[in-house]
Formats: sequence, structure tokens, C-alpha cells
Amino acid sequence: MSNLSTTSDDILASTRNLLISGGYNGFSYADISEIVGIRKASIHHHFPSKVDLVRELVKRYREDGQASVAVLEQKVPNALDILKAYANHWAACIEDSSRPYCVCAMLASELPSLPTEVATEVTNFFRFISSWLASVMERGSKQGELSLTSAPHVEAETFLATVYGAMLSARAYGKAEVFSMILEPALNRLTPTVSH
Amino acid sequence: MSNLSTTSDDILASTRNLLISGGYNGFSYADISEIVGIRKASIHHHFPSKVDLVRELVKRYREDGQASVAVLEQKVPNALDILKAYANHWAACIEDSSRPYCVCAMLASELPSLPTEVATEVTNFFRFISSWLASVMERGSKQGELSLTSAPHVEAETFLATVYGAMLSARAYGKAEVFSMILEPALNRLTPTVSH
DNA sequence: TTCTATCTTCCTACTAGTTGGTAGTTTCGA
DNA sequence: TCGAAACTACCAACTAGTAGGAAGATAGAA
Repeated sequence: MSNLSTTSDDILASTRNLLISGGYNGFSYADISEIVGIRKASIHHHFPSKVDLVRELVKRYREDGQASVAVLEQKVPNALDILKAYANHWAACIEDSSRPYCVCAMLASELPSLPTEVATEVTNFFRFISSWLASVMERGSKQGELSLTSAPHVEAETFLATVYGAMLSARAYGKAEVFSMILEPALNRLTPTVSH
Repeated sequence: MSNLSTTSDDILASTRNLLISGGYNGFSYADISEIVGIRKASIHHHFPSKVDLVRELVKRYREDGQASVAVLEQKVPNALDILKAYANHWAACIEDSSRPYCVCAMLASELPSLPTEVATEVTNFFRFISSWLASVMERGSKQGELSLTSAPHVEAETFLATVYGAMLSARAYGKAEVFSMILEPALNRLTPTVSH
């Protein structure tokens, strides 16, 4: 019977939290060791190098995202509702300060100075989110659930930029409500007008 | 007769470049010393601590921004043209990789782990840009140069988030053209439709 | 004009603490 | 008894920052 929480999961979880608050160069193995409650050297047993650790974290972050998206697509048929659910996910994370920033947003801003292996994984994450949103946009447009003013992939990039820009603004002002303030009109713009 | 380029200006310039690429914890006094061509200790003469250095950098970054905005407002009367000029400024910076990212975007994402003195200065920068954009939105709306669908301050936050989100996307994909791809429809949306 | 005192800027040399990472050993459950 | 997972004890390189001195410019008084 496998444990519910393994040490390596604990290491990844604390890495994620540290990464969200200060970026790749903003935390050390010593920080993780204090939080998890094991010695620095023991972390190296699970993740030989810092690059290994963060690369694995980002890889799982993308995989978890892909799994969540799959569930979302299955549960929610309407394209607009999917976009709303995606926005609400981040709104909730920011509001309850559980995960008030995206790991990959953090890393993307540091991209030029990141080890290439990590940088590649980060780029992959953005490509995944972007192509998923583009598919949602296209389907929603065809089925009349979304009203687009540009090509689906352009609308996807716009929506993604709005979400990540709003995330940054919420952090910059220290006001969680800024996120919803920006996302609400963005979603309204994509809502089809009901003829009457 | 004052020199055109002082050492302290050189230090600030190289700090800006290093900061843009790797954030607050992504550079050291040793890095600056190599670029500027003086010893580490000499940097401490100009900026006693790293906090002093970055606080001063961000302060001047905001002051330079305020000066540029003043010139822009004077030269360009039309509100839509001002927004276009602002977007073009960043598009150009990203395209020629001269300053492919905003110092304060970088620092804002690291905000929770930043020294408070620096964090305060960063928040001030965003408040300045935000209130300036809000004033442009309001004036443009009243004079029929902009077509708003939300309150001016909401449109301002939306526009700011779009610009900074697009900046992040361009960096994440390593494709400068993504910025313009996102900004173009965003500006179109604000363009009044000419009645005919 | 020249001597002198002061100021600025840079230097060498150093410190204490932290960084990511290694070597070798112990503990412990299957 | 074997392997995984933890440990102690290191290490070299790097971190921001300090102490104290040397070189040059400047300015006032002789």
C-alpha cells in the first residue's frame, strides 16, 4: 500500500511554494530542508540537482494541468463555461492565497537566465495551455457558444495574456479582486449576445 | 563640465539589464563589476547595499516613465494614438531585444520575496502607470477618441494586463511577434467605429 | 603660484554566511 | 540481506558587505 504523502512529493510541494514566491534563484535546498524537515543531502537523494528538481516540478505541473483540463472538458460541455471555470480556478487560488501565482508565469519571466532544460519545459507548458485554449475558442465559435472577433488562436493568446497579466496586477497591487475585475469584462466580451 | 556617462549610471544600466534577464536574486555585485569594469567594492561606494541599488533603479525607472509620459501627452493629442504609442514602445523594445522586458514586471512577480523598500517602489510604479492609463481612457472616452465598454479604470487595468501578459507570452514562446498579435486586436476593440 | 586639507573614487584584502553538491555511513523495512 | 532513504561531515565557489589605504581632483589660504 502506497503512502498518501511521500517525501519526494513533500519536496516538490515546498519547492512549488518557494518558487511561486521568489522564483528559481529565490530559494535554496536549505529552505526546502527546513520546511520538509530533512537534511539538505537527503533532498539530493531524491533530486540530484536543482535543475532535476525544478524540471520535474514543471513537468508534473504540466501533466497535472493536462489532467485537470481533460476532466474539465468532460464535465463542462459549453466553451464559455470552460473559460469561466479556468478563470475562476485562478481567481480562487489568488483570493485564498493558496497558490496565488502560476509556477510557469514565475519561471517564464526568468526564462533568459534559466537552465535550458527548465526553460524548455516552461515553454512546453505555455504551448500546451495556448493550444488547448485555441481549441476551446474554435469549438466555442463554431457552436455559437463564444463570439470571437479575431481568429481562434489569436483569441486564445489574448485570453491567456489577460489571465496572466491580471495575475501579475493582482500581485503588484496586493489586491486579489483586481483579477476578477479584469477577467469579468474579458469574459463578457466573449459571451454571445442573445437575440430577442 | 559634467560627464555624459558616470560610473553610477553605468552601474544602474548594467543592473537594469541583469535584472531584466534574471530578476533580483539572479545577479550579483560580481556580475555588475565584470560588465562595468570596476571592482565589487567600488560598487558599494556608489550603492552601499543591493537594496539601495535596486530601489534607486526602480525609482529612476518610474521617474523616467513619468517624464516620457509627459512628453507623449504633449506631442500626441489623440487618446487612441497615445495607447498605440505606448504599445509600440514595448513592441519595439521586444522586437530589437534592447529592453525586452519591463523591470517592474520582473520585480512584481518576485514581489513577495523582495525587500520591502524595493517592493514599495515597484507597487508605486504600477499605481502610476495604472492611474495614467485611466486618465487617458477617461479623456479619450469623453472626446469620442476611444470606445469603452467598461468604466475607464477597468479598461485601464485591462489594457495594462494585456500589455504585460503579452510581454510575458512573447518571452515564454521566444517570439517577439506574439506581442503585436495580441495588442493589435486589443487596440482595435478600443477604436471607435466611424458612422457612415 | 604653491602648499595643504578635504573629498571622491577606486583599489586590495578580507569576512562571515550561503550556495549547490559530494563522500561515506547508518538506519530500517521488505 | 539488500536497497532505499536518511544521516554526518565535508567542499569549493560564491554571496553581500567591510576595513583601510592610494590616487587624483578641487578649493581655500599663504
